[in-house]
Amino acid sequence: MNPSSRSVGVKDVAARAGVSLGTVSNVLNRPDRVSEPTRVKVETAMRELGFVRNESARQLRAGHSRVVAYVVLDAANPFFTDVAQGVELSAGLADLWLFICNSSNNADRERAYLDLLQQQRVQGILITPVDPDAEHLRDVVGRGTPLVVVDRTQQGLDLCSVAVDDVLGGRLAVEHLIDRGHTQVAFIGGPLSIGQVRDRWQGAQEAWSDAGLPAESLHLISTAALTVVEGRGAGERLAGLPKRRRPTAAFCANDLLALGLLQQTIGSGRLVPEDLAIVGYDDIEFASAAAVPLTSVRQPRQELGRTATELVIDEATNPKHVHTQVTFTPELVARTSTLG
Amino acid sequence: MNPSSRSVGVKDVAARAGVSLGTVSNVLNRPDRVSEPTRVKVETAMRELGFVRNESARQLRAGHSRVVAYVVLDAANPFFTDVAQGVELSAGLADLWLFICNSSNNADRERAYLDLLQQQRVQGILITPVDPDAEHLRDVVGRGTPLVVVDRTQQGLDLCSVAVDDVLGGRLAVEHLIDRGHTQVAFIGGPLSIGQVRDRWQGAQEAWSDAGLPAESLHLISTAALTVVEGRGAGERLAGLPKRRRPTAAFCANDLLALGLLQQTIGSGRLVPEDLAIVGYDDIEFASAAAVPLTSVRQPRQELGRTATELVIDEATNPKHVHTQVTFTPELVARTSTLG
DNA sequence: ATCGCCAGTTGAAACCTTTCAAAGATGCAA
DNA sequence: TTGCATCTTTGAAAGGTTTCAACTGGCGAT
Repeated sequence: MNPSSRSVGVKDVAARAGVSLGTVSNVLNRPDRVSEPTRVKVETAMRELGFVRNESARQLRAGHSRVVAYVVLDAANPFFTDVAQGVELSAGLADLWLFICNSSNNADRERAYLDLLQQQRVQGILITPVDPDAEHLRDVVGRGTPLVVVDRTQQGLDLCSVAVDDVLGGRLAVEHLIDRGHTQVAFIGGPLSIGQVRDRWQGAQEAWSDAGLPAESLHLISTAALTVVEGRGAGERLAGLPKRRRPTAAFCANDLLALGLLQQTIGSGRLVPEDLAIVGYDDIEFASAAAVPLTSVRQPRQELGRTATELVIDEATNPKHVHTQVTFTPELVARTSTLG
Repeated sequence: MNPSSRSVGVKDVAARAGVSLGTVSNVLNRPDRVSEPTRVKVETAMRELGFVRNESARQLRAGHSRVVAYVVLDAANPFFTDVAQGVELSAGLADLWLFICNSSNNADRERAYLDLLQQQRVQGILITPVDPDAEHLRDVVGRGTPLVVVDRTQQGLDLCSVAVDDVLGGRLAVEHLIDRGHTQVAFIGGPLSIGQVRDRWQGAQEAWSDAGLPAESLHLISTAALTVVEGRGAGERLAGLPKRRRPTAAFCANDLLALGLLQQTIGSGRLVPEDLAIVGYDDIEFASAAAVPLTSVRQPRQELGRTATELVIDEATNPKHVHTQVTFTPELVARTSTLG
């Protein structure tokens, strides 16, 4: 094909095809303006030389990029990949391609990715940030790269964001448990420094006190992370409580915790939901596929991604763009783990 | 910061700092060659103007990029995100950043991403391709972008690849079941057009005939995809078999299938492993966290990513690079789902 | 004084593409 | 035959950075 030569450029293609440089560019960008025979000649030359358009040069001149990036907190969490799927979908409609970057919940990595993406002049950045109030998020927008915060509510109005009402989600979960007759409930989640956990806990408390139940019968079991392993640990702690104070139901701040709790509970010979009812959060695919299908609070994940993309595109292309905060409503999906 | 101005370049920074353009570039690329006071002046100017280096221009001139890309088959499959973690790790050591692209098992999308990445002149491409024999993979290398195939063995020697010995993996799984005394076993997986599935099935057959067992007591239950849902369906089909021909153990081509099968089996009141022993493949995190912890064939996922990255970097930087095919050895992790 | 050396600094050239005004070709009507 | 309109092609300029050979000024050695 093109074994040793350093690099094939439009110039080479033009020479080979016996046309001018501008014509090659026209074939690339406005093929309709080029006569059929010329176009064929040029395309043949490209194929023969193994020409690959240099995107850096293109972008430098044309000024705009064809990619959006989504910086996720944890690529291994199915929740984020589902959101990403929504992003891909609507990015595709606008002829944009998606790059996924993984900050691994690390502020330094997040920052480095943001720098790189700004330097690449991507069309826009979607991000689920480690800390939604961090200064550098605002800097990005200030320097001209559109940015939308995903899955975190924004305090200020100076940034676009899409999120789900986590307080309401917490409410739904606990109201459901109250409806099922539970009067001793555990909230399992943490650390509380995570915004989502805080909000879901708050919603749980609100539902509890609205029902006139005593605050001390809603137990906070705090975990170090939102993982399966931590869920199992929480199960052990629950089992260790004296019987009369032991909750008959648990609301977990996400599905990974709930799955761990479920496993520990079944594994130690107790029954779900007879001995312990469980509600998760996120409704990831593994929730319905669990040994006991999990009741969970569903977030419109794809929609989240879709909307975030639309916002970022608007910010990139619409000069009259105004920063918008969109909040979606979660929905309780009741399954065996609370219904018996 | 930098509200209306079109775009801040090195030139603006130079003017503001009262130095030449070349000095600004030196601050950016060889800070040691610049005197302390000058450096500070320039850095201050950058901050004040909100300067963001234009990566397109940088790359155009410098000729090389700072990113590698990993094109995965399915971003929602934990297996791939685990591999990606390995990639991130060793890419970081070489000062490279990772972009993850999702082909969604779609050949057209895969192609489009490959084109885009070549045009971007990324340092290298890792890919788990839809079809490892596709012509366009070789084209990429022919045109000068290093590329490594991940998790598929390569026939030809004209491409780098890292993979795990899937025939051996299939062997290990079935030998384990034979050791546990099973004489009626089902292989669940499909479609067989997927290389991995074919290899695992082959390994299973080899182990079976090596043990002198009759071919007809190793049942092939073929699925349309490697998903939880298909696993549940397979469970129903198993249950429908007449009792005397019904397998007492199942080897699933991946963990998602195994989890679905596990769920269906437990859900219909049968016991694992007493009524049905189950072996999965991949050993994703959810395998050990399942209601009945799953025996599974573990692949060195992180190592896969790590090695692939090293190969792609070698191909990018070492002029004497020779294409290498690395094969790892899988390992059986026995858990409750076969041990009781 | 002069020389040579060195650290620090300079600015033009190069990287490869796209854009656009202008030139060239073609066809048709007058 | 000329003029005009339409369609195609041309080539120079521009875009922001890095590189590199050349330059500057200061300093110690001669």
